[in-house]
Amino acid sequence: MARAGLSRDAVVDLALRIIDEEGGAALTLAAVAGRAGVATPSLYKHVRNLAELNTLVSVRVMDELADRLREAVLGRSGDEALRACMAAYRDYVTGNPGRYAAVIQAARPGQDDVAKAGGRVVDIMLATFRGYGLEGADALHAVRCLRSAVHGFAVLESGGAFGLPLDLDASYALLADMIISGLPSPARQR
Amino acid sequence: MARAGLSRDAVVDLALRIIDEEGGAALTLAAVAGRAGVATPSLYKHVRNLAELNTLVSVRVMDELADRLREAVLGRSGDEALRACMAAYRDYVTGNPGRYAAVIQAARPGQDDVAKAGGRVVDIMLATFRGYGLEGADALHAVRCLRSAVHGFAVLESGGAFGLPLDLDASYALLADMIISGLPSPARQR
DNA sequence: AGGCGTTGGCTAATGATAGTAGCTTTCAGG
DNA sequence: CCTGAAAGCTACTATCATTAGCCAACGCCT
Repeated sequence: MARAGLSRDAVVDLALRIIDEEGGAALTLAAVAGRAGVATPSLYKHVRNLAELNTLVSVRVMDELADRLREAVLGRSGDEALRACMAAYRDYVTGNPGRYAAVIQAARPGQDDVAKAGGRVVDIMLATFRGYGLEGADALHAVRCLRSAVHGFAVLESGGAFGLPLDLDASYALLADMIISGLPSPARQR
Repeated sequence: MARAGLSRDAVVDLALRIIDEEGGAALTLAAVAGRAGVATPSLYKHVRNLAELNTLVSVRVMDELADRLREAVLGRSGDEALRACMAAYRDYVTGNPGRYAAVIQAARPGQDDVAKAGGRVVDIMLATFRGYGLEGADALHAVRCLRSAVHGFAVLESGGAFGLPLDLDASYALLADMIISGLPSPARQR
């Protein structure tokens, strides 16, 4: 019998395809095995267990997101960079409805899953705030606020929590204004 | 054999106790049945299925949260009310680590779970913004931003995503400043 | 070419879980 | 007391994750 030629990465690819097409809830080892044309236990040759697969998927998604953010802020600075970063974040989440939701769903406290996977995202945000002259603790607080705002909006939007027929772009623009206007600007003043 | 005397509400109570003591992942019909001293299928007399139980739990939690918010803003207005509202939100989430996480985990897009359960929370926030003279679309956009910020922060904090040893209260205070400073204030200006 | 070890895949089996069907018992109200 | 609905129960099915242990394919090295 010819081998399926699976690999750790191939398994994650299949998992992502399932998430995209059927939603995060459909991500099961049986489903992955089905797509791979393989018996379920065979997957354990490539992945420790379902939890690890979830982690791998999360890391992949966060890396993808970080790439988008990096591209977005490239060559920009200040307000422009920040707005571009926020827009890219939302575009990624709404453009890949299942993927971001899967990361959230998979995030179990106690693991540093999210923390590790989100490291690059944090770095990009930090670099963006450096364009405002923010350094040290100020920058870190600002990153926390930005992440909260952007992540919260993304979660609520993709979860359908914003039910009213009111322009979402306008809401998001206001959110960006809030962050920018509330930013400490020590570099300019000192 | 004496009856256990269960009810829809009693089942939800047990579910909440499990969530508090063992985390949201431990919420299973078998676990609830065990605590109730009843066989698993008996629960179906009170609850349609696990999904419905999750919804009921979410509604209960959001109601509880709304109560806290209502108490917090009572007798306050403007910045003071807004800050109190935000503080109460975070206090609830950090004070009940499992509960809020369970709501997030249970939120499946496609259902209006979150939307319905969060209705009272939205109303309270709307009322708070009315203290700034915000009405109509402006107020609704502001509520979306507030929800995003506060929910995002809560999720990230309780998920351990803020790894650095940096004062969380200070970050949250900055978030509040951002929202307040970015608020449109038509009532004062017009 | 041939041998051999690693690796990837398989079958079989276990245990947890959600959910259904259908029977029985309790209990409250007439 | 009787009776019917509500609340339990047992038995059963189906789906998963996960483990154990077997076997075949592939690459490499002579």
